[in-house]
Amino acid sequence: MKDRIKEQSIIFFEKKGFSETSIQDIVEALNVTKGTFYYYYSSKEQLLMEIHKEYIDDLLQRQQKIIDSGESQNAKLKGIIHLLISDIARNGDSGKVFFREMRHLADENATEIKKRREQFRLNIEEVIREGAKKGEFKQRLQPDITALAVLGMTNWTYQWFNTAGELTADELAEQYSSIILDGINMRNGG
Amino acid sequence: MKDRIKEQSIIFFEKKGFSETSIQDIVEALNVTKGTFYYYYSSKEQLLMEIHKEYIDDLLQRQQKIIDSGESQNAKLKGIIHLLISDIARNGDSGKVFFREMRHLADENATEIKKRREQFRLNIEEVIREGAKKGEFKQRLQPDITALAVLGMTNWTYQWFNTAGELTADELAEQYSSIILDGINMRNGG
Amino acid sequence: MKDRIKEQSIIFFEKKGFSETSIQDIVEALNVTKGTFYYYYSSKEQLLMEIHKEYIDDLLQRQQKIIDSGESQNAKLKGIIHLLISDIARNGDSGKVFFREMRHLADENATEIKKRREQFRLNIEEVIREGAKKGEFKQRLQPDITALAVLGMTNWTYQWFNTAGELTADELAEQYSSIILDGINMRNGG
Amino acid sequence: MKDRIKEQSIIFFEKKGFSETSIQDIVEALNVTKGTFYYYYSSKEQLLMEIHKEYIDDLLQRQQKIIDSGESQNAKLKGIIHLLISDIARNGDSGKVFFREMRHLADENATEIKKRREQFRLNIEEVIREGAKKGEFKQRLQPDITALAVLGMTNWTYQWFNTAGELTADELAEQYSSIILDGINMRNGG
DNA sequence: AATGAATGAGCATTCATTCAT
DNA sequence: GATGAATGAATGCTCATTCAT
Repeated sequence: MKDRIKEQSIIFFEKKGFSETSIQDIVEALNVTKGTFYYYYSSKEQLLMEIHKEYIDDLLQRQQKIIDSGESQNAKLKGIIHLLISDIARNGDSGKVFFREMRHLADENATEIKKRREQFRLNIEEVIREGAKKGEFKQRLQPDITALAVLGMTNWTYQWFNTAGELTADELAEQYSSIILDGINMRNGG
Repeated sequence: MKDRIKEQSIIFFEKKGFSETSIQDIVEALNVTKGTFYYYYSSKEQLLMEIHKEYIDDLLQRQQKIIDSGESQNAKLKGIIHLLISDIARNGDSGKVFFREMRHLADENATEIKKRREQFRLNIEEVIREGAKKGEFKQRLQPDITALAVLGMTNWTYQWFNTAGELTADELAEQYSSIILDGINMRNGG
Repeated sequence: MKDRIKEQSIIFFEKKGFSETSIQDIVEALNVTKGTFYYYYSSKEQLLMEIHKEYIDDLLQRQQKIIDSGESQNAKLKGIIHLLISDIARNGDSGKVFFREMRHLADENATEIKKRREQFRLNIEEVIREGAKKGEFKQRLQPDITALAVLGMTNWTYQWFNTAGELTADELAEQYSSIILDGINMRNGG
Repeated sequence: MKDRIKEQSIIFFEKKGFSETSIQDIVEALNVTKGTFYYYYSSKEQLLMEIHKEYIDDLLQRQQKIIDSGESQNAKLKGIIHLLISDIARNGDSGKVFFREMRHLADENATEIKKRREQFRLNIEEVIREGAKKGEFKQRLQPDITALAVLGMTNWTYQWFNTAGELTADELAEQYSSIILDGINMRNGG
């Protein structure tokens, strides 16, 4: 039941937004009563928090695997881009809730989630920094800025990407990696 | 007074979110009464709509100037990236409201704003398409995907960029343009 | 202008009801502003009062003519029935407002109007009483009850009578007079 | 509680009118909170609708019993007059609300209630029509007009009848029946 | 484990009225 | 005669949360 509530909530939060979704909406869709909700979650915010934690923890864990893989920094970066895009594609609703509704976490919770999001970002930064040191990436670009560029490009896909279209997540990840790594200029290898 | 209300609203919408900002919040900050608000705006949503229209119309107009400039497609793309970033930097709050709160527009209004946002995107796509045709950009990349990559990277800055930091909007635009155009790979001109 | 406001108000009051009609509705329909309304009327209630006074005074005056006519009580009663029905038919909206919205007059005003409505009723009662004394009407019936029966029957027409139908006000008054005077029983002259 | 709310509402609606009665008024009188009201009724209008339905359904049901009684049409008509008047006398407030506030039902609800009121009227019409056919009533009078005369006369009593006076509902019904059946003219049996 | 009744604070919106110009 | 800006109080309604059962 706890999971059913979470799943139903994610659907509503994605469709209508956190503030616009009432507990009533959620429990009605599950044919239970408000009391049931509060038996499993102490507040609406706690539910949101669990959704966030689940999402970011899963992401961090899979990112770590890539980082520990021992591949080239090029390959690692491609891997992370693929991870993010395929995740948005797969868990569409969770992802949208994750990117849109963090504002509704109370201070303490927000801080906790922010720390992990930060960690995810710093991990990307580290891959880039390492790549620059090893001569794979340009040394002229700032690693923090570059990491934010990668994150922006990929995270933004939650705004428009939908699995029903012709483009697969793999193809999109491929093109995005190409853009990030080699740019769009003709002179860089056509 | 109408403008004062709009300005104050933008500040609140950015800080607390549209749904979380009450008319009471707005009018209290201006030391007027709710009646005054409704004298100038027929609803909370109409106010949001005006904020959106103002923002996107201004952006579209300045984008058009760049497109009509007769420069190379490379330069045009750089110009648009610079436009977006400097705008977010300058009108920070408006931008955040614009990117976050469109969901709260009612159907008809949402459609109108979406059309103009779409137009902005299609204009970028056209610059890229033209660049590919003229041999400036790679022909292998899909213009629509590439346009979305550019938009994602730049729009995402509203999430983190703040003018108080060391980095100027110009520098950021410069680095982002470099990434988009030449990538981060060492082999593309270091 | 004062009269235009009154006319327009009557239309709205009839259509939407007094409480549901805002000053805004009225002045908008006349393309003037609220200030104008308050230049001519000191309050919404005062306007309602004027409508009521005009209606009942006109009715009382015409009733008096019938009473002073020197005809038989039979003829007088028929005349009053005809007066009421033809008036509702002619001034439809005013009549409906008169019958429905008296409740919205403040105490003092309500008392004044009630007194005149009472007068109208007592005048009918007097015609009936006189008719009974002169042997025209049955002495067994209470004049006050009978007067209320006449008033009920006729006033109720404001609920359903409309001039667009086939029935004319004259025909209706004729049938109602017949019912009141001779009843519907076959044995009373078929 | 649901019934307590309804009862209290009827009292207020009668005294102040539907529009002039606020939910606040009702719940304050019951020493509960607004939330409680909305726990039992989804809107103010729904409450009004329930009051209307209860009233007309009860009336229709009792009317049907009279119609099915197998008595003379004369007796049936007298029965219906008695039914209406005694009902207004007994459920005074409900009746007043029923006659005054139908306007505040939304379209769909209004239509439903109108249909039932219409049915009540048509049933009276049918009694009269049948009476005319059987030679009890005059054939010269239109049954629909006559039915409206009966309804007007009786319904109007909600405007003035009060149980505290000397006149009982039975006596009033008796006199009204006499007027309708035999008229007030001396020549019809004094 | 779940329900159902109740709360209380808050919200968008409406509206009659005032008043300086 | 008429306007336009502003008020302030009220209104219907929503909703997260509590709690006895």
